[in-house]
Amino acid sequence: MNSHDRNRSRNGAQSETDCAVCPGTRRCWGAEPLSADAVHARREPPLERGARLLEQGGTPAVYIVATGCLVLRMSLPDGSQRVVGLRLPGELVGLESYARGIQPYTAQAATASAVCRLRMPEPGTAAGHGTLLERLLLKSAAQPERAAAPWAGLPAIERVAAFIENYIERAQLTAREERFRLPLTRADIGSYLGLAPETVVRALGHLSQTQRLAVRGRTVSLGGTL
Amino acid sequence: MNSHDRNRSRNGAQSETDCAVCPGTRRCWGAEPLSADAVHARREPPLERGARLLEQGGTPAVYIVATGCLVLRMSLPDGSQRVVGLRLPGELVGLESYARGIQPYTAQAATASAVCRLRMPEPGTAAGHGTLLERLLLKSAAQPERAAAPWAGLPAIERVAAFIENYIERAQLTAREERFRLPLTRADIGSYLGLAPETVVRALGHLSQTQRLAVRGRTVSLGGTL
DNA sequence: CGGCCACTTGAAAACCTTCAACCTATGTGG
DNA sequence: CCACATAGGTTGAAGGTTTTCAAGTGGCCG
Repeated sequence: MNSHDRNRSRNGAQSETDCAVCPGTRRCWGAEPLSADAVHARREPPLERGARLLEQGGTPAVYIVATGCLVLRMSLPDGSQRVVGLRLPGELVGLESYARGIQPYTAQAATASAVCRLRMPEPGTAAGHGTLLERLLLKSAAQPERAAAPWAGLPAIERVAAFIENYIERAQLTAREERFRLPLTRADIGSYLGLAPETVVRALGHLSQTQRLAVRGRTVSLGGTL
Repeated sequence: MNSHDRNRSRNGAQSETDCAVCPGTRRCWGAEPLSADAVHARREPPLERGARLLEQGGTPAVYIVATGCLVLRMSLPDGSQRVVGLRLPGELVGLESYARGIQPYTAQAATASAVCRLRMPEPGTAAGHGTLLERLLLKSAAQPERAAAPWAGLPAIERVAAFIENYIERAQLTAREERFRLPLTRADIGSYLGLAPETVVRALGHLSQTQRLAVRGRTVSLGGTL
């Protein structure tokens, strides 16, 4: 059970590493220290902006975001395409494929990003993987969008405000800043919220004027300051 | 490892039982047989229509629905209340509380229902609970509403159609029928979808006229027949 | 410079909500 | 048994929000 010689981590990008000894372990797994050998992951080559990590319909694979931001897009049966989620550092991508055997959405880097691929147990061979599964379950259950979008039906201004505020809140879990640069276009935000891009523009204008948010271009912060 | 004398299941409602020996194990855990001692649960006293199982803000507890249907409601910070989900047999209720330490929503029986309370490991003591955690993770990841509401922004008719079709699909996983009685009022459906109750009425009328669904009162089925 | 893309703004049209009235089924008390 | 009350459901018309369409701006890159 010596975890030392399992980690060939010095050459970095290609080998599988014990998350417990990764310098960024707190960002991914939180303050509660991870026991040795509980979770193994492999750092993938960095993703440039626009690079695709997952294709809808592709084979199962689960990643955790290390840096950057991924957009999740889904093609609906009627042919239209919608943004269905955003993943920030410490969040999981592709977990659904573990249950369904297929990727339900496409994941694309919204900004330059880095991810680690998790070594998942074959379904049915869970013994000995309790810690990994518990961590994943906790992350998964903590996601706010678990019980349907509570903002559906709210006025556009409230939806946009909730989206931006939630983005800032999540971003602040791994970054100490006040201002953030939105990785999405107004059209993408609209696609996610079910609004026309023009409506997003007008809502942001309104929120900015009423000092609820500070918005200039893609830079946003809470309150009126910026 | 004899699971026999752990099950005092003949007196039914009060004792903890190994899910592997429960007559309804397939309904809850699917066709893949559950190994002995992997998941334990306790059948709770039956819930009458309207009875509350969980209160928003309450202490953590995770249940699986055996029969009936639960509605999940959430009070938003602005004081309004919204329906945020529906749970049918085999689905989990309250899993979010395991991660957050608090119940984010109220769960109320929409029809007479029965649930089993799952024995959850204390967070951090995952060793030996791999199978339970894996099963929960799979269920949790399989939920369709995981990546935000794909119907937001669609016309009202499409939202209502998607809701009814999804309800029928889920209900057919544990019931062999064609027609189902909706456990929700039009106002509740509207609350879930972010629509006014009148709009739900008109959408259902339209779907019925165009033969996409058959609707009479609360009884619904796919196609034009009923 | 020209082209492209994201963003912005204005006006008309479409859609949904709101409000009000009415209907139907169910249950209760006289 | 009926009168009545209640809750859910349905319908019509007015009003408000959002979408759509159209045009124009500004930054970035070949």
